[in-house]
Amino acid sequence: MKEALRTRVEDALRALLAAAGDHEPLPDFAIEVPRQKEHGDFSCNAAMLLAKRRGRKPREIAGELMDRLGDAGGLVTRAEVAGPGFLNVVLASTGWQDRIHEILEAGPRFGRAADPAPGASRPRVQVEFVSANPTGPLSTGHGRQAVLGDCIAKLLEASGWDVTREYYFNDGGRQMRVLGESVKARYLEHLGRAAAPSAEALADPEKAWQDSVDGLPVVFPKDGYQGDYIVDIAVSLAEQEGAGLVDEPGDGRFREVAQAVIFENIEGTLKRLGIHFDVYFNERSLYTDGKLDEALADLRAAGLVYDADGAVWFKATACGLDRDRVVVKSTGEPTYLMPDIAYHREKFRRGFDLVIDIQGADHIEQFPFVREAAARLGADRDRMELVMHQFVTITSGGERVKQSTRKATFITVDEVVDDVGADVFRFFMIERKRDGHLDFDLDLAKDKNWRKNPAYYVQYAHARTHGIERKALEANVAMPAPHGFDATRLVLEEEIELVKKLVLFPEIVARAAESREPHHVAYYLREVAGLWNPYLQDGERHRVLSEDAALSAARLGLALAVRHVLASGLALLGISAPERM
RNA sequence: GCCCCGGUAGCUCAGCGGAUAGAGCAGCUGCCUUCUAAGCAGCGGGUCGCAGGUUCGAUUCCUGCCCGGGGCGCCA
Repeated sequence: MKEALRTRVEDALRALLAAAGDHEPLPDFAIEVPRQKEHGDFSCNAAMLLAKRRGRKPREIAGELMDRLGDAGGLVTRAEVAGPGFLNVVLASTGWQDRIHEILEAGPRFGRAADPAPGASRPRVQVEFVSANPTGPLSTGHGRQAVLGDCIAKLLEASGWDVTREYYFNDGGRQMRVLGESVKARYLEHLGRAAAPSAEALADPEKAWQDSVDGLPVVFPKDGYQGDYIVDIAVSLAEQEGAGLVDEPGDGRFREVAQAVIFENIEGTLKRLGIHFDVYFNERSLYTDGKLDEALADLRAAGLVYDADGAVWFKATACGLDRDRVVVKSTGEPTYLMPDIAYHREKFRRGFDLVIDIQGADHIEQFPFVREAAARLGADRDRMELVMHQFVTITSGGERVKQSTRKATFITVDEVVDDVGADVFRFFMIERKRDGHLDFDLDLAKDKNWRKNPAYYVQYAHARTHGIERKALEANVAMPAPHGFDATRLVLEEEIELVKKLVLFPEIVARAAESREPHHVAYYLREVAGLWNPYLQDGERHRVLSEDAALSAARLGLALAVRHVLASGLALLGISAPERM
């Protein structure tokens, strides 16, 4: 409809310009839904863009445009020149009412891209997210990234992409060694062979560490992982194996067991959130299959690395970046950067048309180095995209909780999901735009009083469409087929408003997908629910089920359209759409 | 010092270069008690951090500054 109007406006503009002997291209004008409904259904700014070029007043041009547009082939019932030179247009109300049939016909597919033509394949995109190393349970910060990445993946799927969700992790290296040592220390403490460091020491390892307490050695590493889950793993090891592991090094069995237990925990958490990864990519495979050495050799052959201070450096300054970076330490061990470069090159070798990395704000500085190096190895710079998100700050009892992977003040996704459920968790995490800090009020989230919760508000709006259907069945009224009712019976202003809002859904989805900003969908759903719930509330004015069978059918059609949009939107956010609550 | 992200109503936040900047919550006033419920109408509340610039038009784009958060390692 918008497109049809645009075509008409373009024709009118061309005629207008031609009459003035102007054959320059048309300006890049907009046809948009005005903020205020007094300004009509659509508003066009073309006249203002042409004012200077034509040397005429914008309102004058808008007037001529209005005359030339006429009724745009029956589309327009009223038009007016307004403000500085807008052309505002009101469509025939049947233009809106008829759209309900389209929505019902598309059903759950409304708002999603059409299937590719037979024989054509979908473009392939890889979305890499979470990618937490198995050193502990997922934090709420990880949780935000998990939900964000999954929603972006769903939006891309809805936009016609073939999506691979990928999790990149490293279960080797220093982090994991420290993890093993931490578990071992707790194991020895449990067996009475070592002492735990004091709370004071744990709070400030540099200043308050003691080598022994009460005659027992403190073996807990100074930068060790302090969470209770470490103790749990150590205790269960002690229960299973007794003192048999006393001489086992920390990066032996302790590390293996800790990693297995923690990874299982992470996968369980993701599963609770409804998130499934297609590929878990282990960084170590890049070493074993030679991809890392190959990438390094190719960088060297391209003259992009050099040796200095016993280390190997990536010549990033030659790629326009501000400093060079070490890729192989003087110990001979690569930094995290080198495998990351090899990994990103592999992504393209695996045939993805687009590669998206979702990263927290603390990692964004690294991306340009990875991208430049991978690009020099044949990856396509323009098809490597970074989607950044800010942190989650947790507020509890009016105070901000400082989160640290190693400290005990750590709040996990599981804890929050235990209290609020996956649906509410996802809604809270996706509701706000990703480049701002997300202030997660734990008290509010934990509050069992669900009255004010936007997730429930939207879900309930959906459930009510089923409630009405149940009522209709009781009254032996069948739900209408997509074209099986007269939509022109929907004449009330609030009904037309609702249809107008529903019709916007495909645009919202497209915009959210393109900008990688799922929060637009969440806001939109709140708006739909914010029209639908009050509509149902006012049963005096517009009861769906009434004596007037034709009117009831039309309103049931509206209810179905609302249902499709809410269900589809909730699905894009990975939130359930219950039939009753 | 350099880089990234924010700064919009009391609070949490939306806002696609457009017109009189919005929502939810909180507050106040009146109604409603439901096709299961979170409802409706209204009121109050704003130098869109500050200053320039571009533009017919800037909360939106650009520059500088202020405030807040984060990052600047041969950690990941």
